Amino acid sequence: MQDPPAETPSPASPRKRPTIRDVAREAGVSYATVSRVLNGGKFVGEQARRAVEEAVARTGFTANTLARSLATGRSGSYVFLLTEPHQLLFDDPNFAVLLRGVARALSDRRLSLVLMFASNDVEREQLLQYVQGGHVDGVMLVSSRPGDPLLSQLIQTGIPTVACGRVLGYEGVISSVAADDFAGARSVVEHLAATGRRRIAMIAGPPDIGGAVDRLNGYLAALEKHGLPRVDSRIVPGDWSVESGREAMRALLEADPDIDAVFAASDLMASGALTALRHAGRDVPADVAVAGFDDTGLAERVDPPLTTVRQPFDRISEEMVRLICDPEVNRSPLSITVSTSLVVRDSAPY
Amino acid sequence: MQDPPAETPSPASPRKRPTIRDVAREAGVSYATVSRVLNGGKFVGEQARRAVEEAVARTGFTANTLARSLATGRSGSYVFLLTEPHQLLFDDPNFAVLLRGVARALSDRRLSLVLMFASNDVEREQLLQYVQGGHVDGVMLVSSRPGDPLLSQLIQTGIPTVACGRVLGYEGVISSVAADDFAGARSVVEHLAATGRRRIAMIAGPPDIGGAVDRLNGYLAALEKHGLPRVDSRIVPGDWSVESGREAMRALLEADPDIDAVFAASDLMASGALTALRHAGRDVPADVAVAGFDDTGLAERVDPPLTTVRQPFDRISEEMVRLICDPEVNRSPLSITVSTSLVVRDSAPY
DNA sequence: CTGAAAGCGCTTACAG
DNA sequence: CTGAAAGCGCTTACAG
Repeated sequence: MQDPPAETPSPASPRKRPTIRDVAREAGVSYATVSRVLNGGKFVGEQARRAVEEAVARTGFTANTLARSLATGRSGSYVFLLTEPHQLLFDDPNFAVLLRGVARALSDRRLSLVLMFASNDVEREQLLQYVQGGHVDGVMLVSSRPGDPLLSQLIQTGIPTVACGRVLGYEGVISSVAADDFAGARSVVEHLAATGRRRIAMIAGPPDIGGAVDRLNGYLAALEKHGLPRVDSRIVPGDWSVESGREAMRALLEADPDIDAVFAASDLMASGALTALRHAGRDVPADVAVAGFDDTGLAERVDPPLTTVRQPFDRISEEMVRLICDPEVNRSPLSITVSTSLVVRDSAPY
Repeated sequence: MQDPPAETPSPASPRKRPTIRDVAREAGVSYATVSRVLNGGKFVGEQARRAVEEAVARTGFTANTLARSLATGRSGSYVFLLTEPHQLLFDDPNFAVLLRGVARALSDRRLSLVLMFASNDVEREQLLQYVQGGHVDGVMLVSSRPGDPLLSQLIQTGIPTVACGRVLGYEGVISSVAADDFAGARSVVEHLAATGRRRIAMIAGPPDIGGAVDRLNGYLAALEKHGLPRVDSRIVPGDWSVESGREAMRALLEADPDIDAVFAASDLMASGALTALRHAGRDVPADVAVAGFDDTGLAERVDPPLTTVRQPFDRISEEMVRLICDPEVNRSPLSITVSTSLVVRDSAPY
């Protein structure tokens, strides 16, 4: 318990906010001039500019963004669209990290973020209406699957769109930014091989997600490079979740008790694998080395901490925002790949 | 890899979207009439209504929300404001669950959610500008602390505001909705006492958060009711995080190795406590029973699953939205408390 | 029930 | 450099 703050402010009386005309009157200029200084002050005399600036300060004027949007035709808002089942938002830190990064990148540009979910028909319809309503200037797609009907509908509206992660089958249609999944996966699997592991299994991601496919290919490339055989029973898909990682690990151990390493396509699945290994009485990393992908914070908190591939989420967010704000985007889709880095921890040490 | 979808739609030509005037022309009525049917169709003849509806369908018209907002003075957007350090958003599932609930409740009303962070001065200033810019109709505060300067600035703008959780010292000033923290905490601690635990410790939340204070008081009330002494060394505060729970548990065991139960004010802290207990070689629940608070999903996934107090996040979100949309809110702040329920699992069984 | 008109608060050619 | 005016796409009294 504690005392109330010294002076709890009371709500301001709902008196009308000053408009551009009030400022103009104060400054003794036309409101067109006020608008000009508001928009960069080009073509405005020094005196007038100063007068307006003072008037703005005096009146406490701040522009009504709605009116500005209507006049300019751009809203300054972008939607961050989640299409995964909600469950995942709560469990997968990647989304939160990405969301935070995008919010910051947008905010730096004085743009705003509208959060929307589209996991059923009603929500999809609402999103479309919203987009058509001219409320936003673009949409950022997170983990979309090629089968999603929303994708083509969105494209048809003509709204600028950028996806996080390559969308299979839409490579030339939707701009995207992604980590270098292939190279990242390859490097961590090479690390496993280089530290003496010979029977390296993989817990893959969903096969219809571009990033998952790339990580799988990176794994295969590393095996090949080190002359290790590809054994199909050592590859089991998961759905990114902890639970699926645990299940997959169980299946893996059953199919081939001799595996000495496992690469999971996400830290979440890797942490599930850790649990399964513990329950099976295998020591990590002595018996089985474990590596993940993402490095969002979870990786260093599990026991033992995970060797993993760090996705540069800051860069990814920044690039997504840069792309979506770029008028060119809608004319010719662009794909940006940012590089990852290997982070070695106890689950698969040197 | 898979084949591209049959017909990848190409972006629509950026031809101008139809306006209300286009529809009017199509329907052979004035655009005022179109507006009327758009807004409920009251005071409109049957024929005219039908003609407009057909014209709308034919032209594919969808109202420009910006223009509507400018005319009506309401934007239909609400900000969901996160003021906690970012770290927490990523780790604490409560935020994600709440965010999802609020997004849904807003979407049901065809309202939209703008996500903003305010953890430093720049972001705070931007938020204020945004609010002043008339861009939103209200703000929902999540886990605000009374010391936050933003609070009074926000109130001064006169914007409707509702907090999730009582804000200490602002009870009569900011509307809020919260779980019944006191009763929830009391019930779970009574459960511990009823199952024979006598030396019950508590890992409390931050003392400047209303909910944390209430949970502490609930704990104390339960002790008193069961004739158990209050022992100050058995109460250690955390900051909601897993890490703080682990630390607190360690400190608790050191101060009093005999404790046979611990109630943590959040599941996150309870899970940290679980780890500390395991490392200390204590069996849960045989040696020490553990209970948490929240029940967002984490609780049933840790080992052993946590006995906890379930917060009805759906109801909380729904009520927050209901409040924020209610024009009365700004006139007379309202506090809503929703009841919790006890969920018994293995960490503190019957 | 319906139309003509004013207005929401800005921006931006268009003339000076 | 600056003002008067038209326009962004709606809503909503105000007359009929």
